[in-house]
Parts: sequence; C-alpha cells; structure tokens
Amino acid sequence: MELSKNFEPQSVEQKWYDQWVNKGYFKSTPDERTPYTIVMPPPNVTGVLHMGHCLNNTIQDILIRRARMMGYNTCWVPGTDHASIATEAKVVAMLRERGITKSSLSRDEFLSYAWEWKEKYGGIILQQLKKLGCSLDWDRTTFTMDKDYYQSVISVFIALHKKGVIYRGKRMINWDVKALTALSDEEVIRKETKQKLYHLRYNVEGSDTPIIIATVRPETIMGDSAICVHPTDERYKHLHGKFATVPLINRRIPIIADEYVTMEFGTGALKVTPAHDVNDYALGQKHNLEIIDIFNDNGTLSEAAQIYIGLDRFDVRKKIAAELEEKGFLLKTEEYTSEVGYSERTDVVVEPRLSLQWWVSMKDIATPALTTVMEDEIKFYPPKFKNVYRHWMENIKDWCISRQLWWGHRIPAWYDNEGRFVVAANEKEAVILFEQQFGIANATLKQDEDCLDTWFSSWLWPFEVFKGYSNPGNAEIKYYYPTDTLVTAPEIIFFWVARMIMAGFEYMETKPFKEVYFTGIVRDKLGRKMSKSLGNSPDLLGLIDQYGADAARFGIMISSPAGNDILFDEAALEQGRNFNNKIWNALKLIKMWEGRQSSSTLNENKFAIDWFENRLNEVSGEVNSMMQQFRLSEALKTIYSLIWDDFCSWYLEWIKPGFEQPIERSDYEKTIGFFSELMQLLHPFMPFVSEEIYHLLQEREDDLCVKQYIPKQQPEKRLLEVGTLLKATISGLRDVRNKQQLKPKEKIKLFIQTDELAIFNSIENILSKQLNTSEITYTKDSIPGSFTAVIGKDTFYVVTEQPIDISNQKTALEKELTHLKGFLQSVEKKLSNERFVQNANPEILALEQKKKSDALSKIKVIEDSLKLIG
RNA sequence: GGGAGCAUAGCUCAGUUGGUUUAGAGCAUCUGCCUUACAAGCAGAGGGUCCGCGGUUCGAGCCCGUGUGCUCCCA
Repeated sequence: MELSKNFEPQSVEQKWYDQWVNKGYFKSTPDERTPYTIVMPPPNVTGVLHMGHCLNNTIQDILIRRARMMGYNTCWVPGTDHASIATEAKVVAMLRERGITKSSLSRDEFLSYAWEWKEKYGGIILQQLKKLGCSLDWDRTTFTMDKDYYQSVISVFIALHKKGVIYRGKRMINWDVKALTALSDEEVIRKETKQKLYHLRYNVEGSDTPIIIATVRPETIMGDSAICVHPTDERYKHLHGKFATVPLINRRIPIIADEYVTMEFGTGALKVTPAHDVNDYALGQKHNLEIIDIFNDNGTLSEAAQIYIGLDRFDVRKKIAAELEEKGFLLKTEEYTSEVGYSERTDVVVEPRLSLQWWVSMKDIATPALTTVMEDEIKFYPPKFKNVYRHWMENIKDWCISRQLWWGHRIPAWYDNEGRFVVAANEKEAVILFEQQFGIANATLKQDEDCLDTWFSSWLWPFEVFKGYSNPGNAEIKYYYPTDTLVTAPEIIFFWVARMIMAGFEYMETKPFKEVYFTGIVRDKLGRKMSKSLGNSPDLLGLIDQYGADAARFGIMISSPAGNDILFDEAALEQGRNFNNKIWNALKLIKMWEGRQSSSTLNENKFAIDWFENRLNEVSGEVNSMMQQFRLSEALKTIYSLIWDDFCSWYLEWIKPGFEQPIERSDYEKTIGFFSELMQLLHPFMPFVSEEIYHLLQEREDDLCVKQYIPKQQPEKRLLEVGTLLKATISGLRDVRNKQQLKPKEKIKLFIQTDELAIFNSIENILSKQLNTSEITYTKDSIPGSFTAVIGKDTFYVVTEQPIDISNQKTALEKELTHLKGFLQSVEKKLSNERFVQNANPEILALEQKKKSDALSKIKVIEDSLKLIG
C-alpha cells in the first residue's frame, strides 16, 4: 500500500466519526459497570462554535474518552440552552429584517416565529462539535425548553413559591432600556468610563450661601429628594435640618446628615435620588425620603420629571447642563473616570430602577451548597476558586428571576384586575386556588407576561437531563446521578455552578457532581480576551479544515496550562499538524519493514526493546497521575515527548535495520505493539489520527476508541538509568563529531574507558550504529592523538582518519572543570558545616557525600585529560 | 475602598512537606546538515541577579515581612 507523503486529516475524520457513531460507542445505558458521567454545559441555542467551546469540549472529550478506555460506562450528555435574552434579540432582529415589529405581534405569533427560527438555526453548534470529535451520546440531546423540562421549571417555581422562597417584591434592579427588561447583577458588565463631574448650585432656604453638590448625572436632579452631608463635616454643620431648592423645578428638599457620605469626594455634599441609584435608594429608605421615578421604560424622561418629558436621558444630560449653565447653576465641570454598568447583551448603560419583580430568597438554600464545597465534598480544580466561591456565597443577595421577555418559561402567576394573584400550574388550577384564597369563584385571571431568567432553568440541568425531577427515582437518575465532573468557565461560577449545587441539594438531596474543573479564559496571543469587536476570534471551523481536528485539539490543549488562561496562537496548531506528520512518518518507516522480516536469533535489539517497554510503563504511570490532578496540558506534553523523542528519535533509530536489511520478526511485532500502545495513550487527546494509525499498523477487528487500557507494571529503574546514560553518551559524542565537522558518513574509532563494562557491552551495538563507528575498543589508558570527551564518569577517546583538531577541546574541558570545581566547593561547604551534618536527614547527607565523590572523580578524569593534551 | 491571585530564559509555563548537582520543558533564536520515514525534518548550541529589599534556617526559587508591578472579583 502506498502511503501519502503527509497525514491527510480531511480524508479520515468523517470516516472514523461515522464508524464510532454507527457502532454505538458513544451510547450509554445503565449496566453493571461504574458510570462516569458528564453533562455538557449547554451552549446557547443560537451559538456558533468559538474558542471557549472548543477548549471546554475538548477537555470533556478527553476525560470521557479516557474513562471509556478505562472500563467505565461513560455518558456525556449534549444539549442547548434556550438563552432567553440572546435568542429573543436574534428573533427580533430577524423579524425586523422582514419588516415585522415585535409589538405588532401577539405573544403566540411571536413564539411561533421564535420556534421556527430555533428549529432552523438552533443547535448548529452541536453539529460543529462532531467535527471536533466529541464523543457525545446524541440520543440524549436535551433542550431547556423541551416539554418535560419546561414543566419541571414551572413545577420548581411553584414549589419554591409555596415554601416562601420565591416572592414578589419592589426592589432596585438593573434595567436594560434597550431590551426593556430587568437584568441580574451578573448580567451587568462594569467598564471604566470617562465622564464629567458637574458642580451644581442648590439655593438654601433662608440663607444667602448656596450648597454645592457634585454629580455625574445632572439629568436626574428632578428626582432628587434630599441633599446629604457627613454629620461631622464642619463646612455643612449649620445646614442640618434646613431645606434646599432643586434648580429649574424649584422643589423643596431637606438637607440631611449621614455617615455614608465621603467628605473628600466632590464637595462633600451629595444629591440623593432614591429612584435612580442603589445607594441613594438605601439612604432614602433609612431617612424615609420620597421616591420620584423620572424615567420611562425606554430611558426617556417621564411626566414626573416635569421638564424635558419624552427626551432620552443622555440628550437631556447635554441639554440640562447647558440650561443650568445659562441660568447660573452650573459652577464648573471636571473630567472624571469611574466604572459604569453596561448590559451584557445590548451594551447600553444600565439604569438602576425600582421595579416589581419576582425574587428567590437565597440565604437558606445557599448554606448547604457552601459547606459542600468548603469541605471538599465537591472538589474544585484549581482550588483557588473555593475562595471566590465562598466570598460570593457568604455575601449572597436575592436573585431577581423575572425577565420582560416572551421567549422562555412563562411565570406561572395569575392575576385578577385588582392585582391579586395566585401561583399555579395552569389557568384551571389558578381559578380554583383563587377561589380558595380570595373567596371569588370563576374569576377572570390573566397570566403574568414575563419569563424566567435563563439560569432558572439551567440550574436544574444535571438532574433534569435524566428527568430526575419530572420522573423522580427513575433508573437513569439513580445510575448516573450525581454526575462525575463538571467542566466549565470560571466566569459562570455564580450564574450557574453555585446555583446547580443549590438545586441539587434542594431537589435531589445530594450534590450534582463530584468535581468541577474550571478552564481558563481563551485570549489571543497578546493576552486580550477574544471578542467580536476586536476581531481576534479565529474562525475555528476554518482552522479545523486547514490543520485537522486533532491538530486543533492539540493546539488548544498544549497551550492550556492547568488553572491558567490560555493564550491562543495559531502556531500551536501548526505544532499539532507537525506532530500528526511525525507520527505518520513513523508509520511509513515501519511499513517499509513489513515485507522484510527475518527470523534470526541474534537478539541485537534486546536492550532497545526492554528499555522502551520500561519507558512506556514509566510514562503511563506519569500520565495517570497527571490526569488525576487535571494536569491535561502536561499529560499531553509528556505523551508528545514520549512519541517524538523516545519512540521516534531514539527507539526507532536504535532498532532501525541498515538500508534494505531485514528486521527480526519478533522485534517488528514488538514495535507494532509499542506503536499501538502509544496511539492508545494519545487517543483521548487526538482521536482521529490515533484510530487511523491503529488500523493501518495491522488488520484489526476492534477499534481503538473502545480498546481497554491494560494496567502497567512498575518500570525497572536500572534499565531506565542505562537508557539515560546511553542517550547522554550518544549526544556527547555527536557533539564531538559536530565540532570536528565530521560528515555523517565518516567513520570513527571509539575507545571507552569505564568501570561499567557490562553496561557498555549491552549497548555497544546501538552506540556503533548511532555514532557510525568502525570499531569500539575498551581501554584502561588514555589514547594519544585522540579527541577526549568526558561524559558522566566515563571517558571516551575518538580517533578519526582526518587529523584531530584539539584547539577547542581544551577550552571545553576547562569550562567543564570550572563548573565542577564550583559545584564541589558548594557541596564541601555544606559537608563541612557541622550543623548541616547534625541536622540533615541521613539520606540527604549520603547523597551529598556521593555528589562529592562523584565530582572528585570527574575532576580527576578531566585533569588527566588536560595533562595529556598539554 | 474591600478581597483574591500572580511575578522563574525573548514568549508560554513546570519546579510535589525547604536539601535530587551552579534551576528544567515547549516554542522562538543561532549554527551545521536535502544523512534512504519525516526540511511540516535531523543533529547541536546559546540564553536566567528565580521582581527589589529585609528576615527565619546549617541550607530559600520554595517559608515570613515589606516594597513595586500586573490581573481578576466585589463595592
């Protein structure tokens, strides 16, 4: 069979993915095996694959594939999130393009457009995950608005309301004036924003001197209900209890004193606008101030403002500043930078606003969720996120769950004309409840227009994908729950992780997962976050087409150190592609040997084979422990180096027969076996190339995808040490060849002076092959006219046809000598320190003594050589 | 303003209760090679005041204090 020059991912990826799916390897049903379960963080149904998903899902796939090969019954559940705000915005935009406004549609009409849109464009991302090789159990695909799921969300709402955990209340919320909806705190992004600080003059009743306040929001003065100063501020003490007048509208407001005010900021006098600032609201509550809401829903001024009615808040800011200046109320403006909240979805400045919303009281349900994490019953990797989590959970605030949207789970509350309401699953039940509660039969009730926050449905995800709430105690939930590992971004630790833990305890009476692995944030190579506006998000599918899925997986994993952000650079994908190629070429080499096997019994590759077997054992162990600590990047690096360096650069070169020479049959078979094991080790990280190579190595019935790992033996330390010695010797003598500028074809005579004759005997033929020697001789004395190299404790003398150039030999040896003497000195200093000898562990003492004697003997060898050179 | 974290080679990072050589890896750089699997490759080399200062200790990249710089979270 003719093998192509390079590995061609495009031709094999689809083939293997189809094969894996068709053979049902990704499907899971409960059986006698131990389960290993991951629920995928459901991407937005509107989403397309970006780097974050790629990282996240590659990690999950690695964990799942490895567990599958270790004998677990693995179940990885895919799905999508209805993402109320994002999806509704997309649907609204789509309708606008068709010339339809949302306000011209009824709720049902709008929803039918939305569903149509969802069926057509939703879930593209799931198809893209297949390209990446993700081994998901597709039959289990779940959507947060599936019928059963929807019902569960509603039931949970009703149950929590019954318990008194959900309540309706007027509170300060973050209002998005563009999306016309409330936002939770987590949906508000704070950004440093340049503003102006306006100094305004308020006249004081019965006084000639006015009071000056500083504000960044002059357009809100019509909502002022007080001026506040610090009680100990000498400048204003005489004004306590007096009244001031709001400019332009001449409303009379009290001057109050409260320690909340920072004396150093601005003028030390603060205008209090309880309807439009969170802190002012609290101050207003405390001092019983009037609340004057001067805005409409869309950010324009309302009747209550008296002036500028109907104009946008930011236009008013400019206009009112001009008017205030003209009338002498504006004394000065200064530049001022502070953090301003913006809506995550629409990027408009969020307006703090008082509003009647639905809330979840968090304090009680947070308690068990906090303890589990602090006591490591749910383990966080990296553990630093425990602190972040605790800080948030200890200061948790109530959760605003109503959104003024249509796409989502409609709040199951029913109102009569007078605003009285009941919470019920449907209208029929609501009418009955209403009668029980208010004594009115057959009332005409209207359902709440609002939807629930998206996270109010996704917090049920880990159990509701197994219908653990809608069909309690079913076989699947019993088998798969609690799930094993959650892999997610630290950004949603509060949005999602914390709330899933709460819901798990609330409804399943136990944790939803055993461990959480937080990935880093994907940044570009300059360390900037990937964003649409910067245009620095790479086209992932394009990259997969260009480099192959394995290379993409490799690239993103190799640059993803555990617990750190990842700086994404396309060069890493190139490295992955090159790695594919390296493996491919090793295959080509071995394939050349296939037809020329012999059955000699010379056994000349014994050392190479024994050594590699031990390296494989050693590295398998290392990879195991790294995987247990979620050090995936390091595990991949280790496997990469095992394949590239140990297998290709050393092992294959050691056993490689001469040009067109045969290879011993058993050696060939051993090598196929090693290669297969390497592919098995690599498979979770790079599934396609490994499966392809596995099948090309020899005809097979089985697939690597489900091949079970065999437990490895402990490596023999001695063999590994000899391997290290052999490598060092080859490298050291190659350096000699290099410095002598010997052509690869030029042969050398090698004389070895060593105390370890048996060792060198066992590796002699490898040395000969790798260094192109015409003969190897053992000697007790130095060899005149040779180039001397000291490697470890052994001395090598190289004799060539060409006259030896020893000019740089002396410098090299002297450099080595200086280093060794410095080293010896530091060891001797330690050993001559009485307190060290007294206090140090015996093993460490012995080690230091060994270091000393080794150094001494090396120094002697070098000094002898130097003497010889003269 | 409050809290958390980070600082090791040009870049990204390892460095496991303080002793395992005078600190390692990958990438990048430089030198020499189209050597019969691989130039997307091979063989080598150079490169570090472990952020500054002080302390604990026989011994500090690692522990403590302090300063500086950066990042994130919360107000």
